[in-house]
Amino acid sequence: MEAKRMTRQREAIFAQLVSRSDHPTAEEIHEALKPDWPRMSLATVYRNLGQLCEGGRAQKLGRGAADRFDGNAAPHCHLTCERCGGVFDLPTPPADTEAEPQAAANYPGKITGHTLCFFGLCPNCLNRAADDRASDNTYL
Amino acid sequence: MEAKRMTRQREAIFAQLVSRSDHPTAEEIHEALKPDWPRMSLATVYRNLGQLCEGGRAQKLGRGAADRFDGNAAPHCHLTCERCGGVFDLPTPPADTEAEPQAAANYPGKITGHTLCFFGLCPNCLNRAADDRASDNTYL
DNA sequence: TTTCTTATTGATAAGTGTTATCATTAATGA
DNA sequence: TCATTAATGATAACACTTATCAATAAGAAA
Repeated sequence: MEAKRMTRQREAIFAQLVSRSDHPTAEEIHEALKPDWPRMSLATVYRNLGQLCEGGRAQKLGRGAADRFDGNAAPHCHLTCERCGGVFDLPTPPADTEAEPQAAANYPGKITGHTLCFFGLCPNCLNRAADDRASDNTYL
Repeated sequence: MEAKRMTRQREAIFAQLVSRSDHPTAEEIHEALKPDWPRMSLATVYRNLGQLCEGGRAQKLGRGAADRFDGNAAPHCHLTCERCGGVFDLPTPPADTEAEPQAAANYPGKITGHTLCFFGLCPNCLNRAADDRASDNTYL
């Protein structure tokens, strides 16, 4: 790929995404653009959304692939490893009692709870990363 | 459905889920049980995981359905509405500077960031809920 | 224990969301 | 204007999850 090209479709998709505040799905954007773009493919919407996220002009909300399950039903914090994609328990940090009241302060909806979602490297991947650096011969 | 029945499969699935701390996917559990349960269907795993979550003996981690996108790439907080499933912006509460250090304290991995995920009712659904109560004739 | 009822299973089709393929189109630079 | 090739539209392929259905087996009753 040589250089990005600004296409009318890309503009339309980005404009649509920025113009609304409901964090639409690809399907919803595709549907919204149908009147003006009856021939736009859903694949084009996915492609451009992905590219906008890559370029830092948008962000994707939500998980990666398959659902994961936890035999411990009590609420506790998890770390999602950015390298292996695994999900791991974290020693629960003290409940942040200020987050909810602060978030609810000027919000006309109702907030019933929140979760802290951490991301980083799990112990295994952290060690592997160290190993990789140790055996890195790029500069030899 | 009259009453829950305790099947060997259900026991095995729950035991497997509790015995491990890597928050496996349905597929991973299915695979792990294959030696002892070569004929167990993947559908049975999904069914029982769902039932365990319903019964409060397990929890599902991750999103609901389709990916959602945000035209604002800056990190900010979101509320997921438990009624309509929509995702909405929240006025960003002050960064919780203690959460990460505290979580990282005794964790042998590396924590690079975290997100606050709120859930509750969006303004629309909150109003609808009030309307529903107003027109509730269950006790008339 | 045996019988009966029906929740649950295994097998698989169907459904949903996303990505890959590929011939055609059109955005950029020469 | 022309040549190059990124991007498109159409659709197949894919991954994950749920629904369908005949066969099985758990639990209650006889």
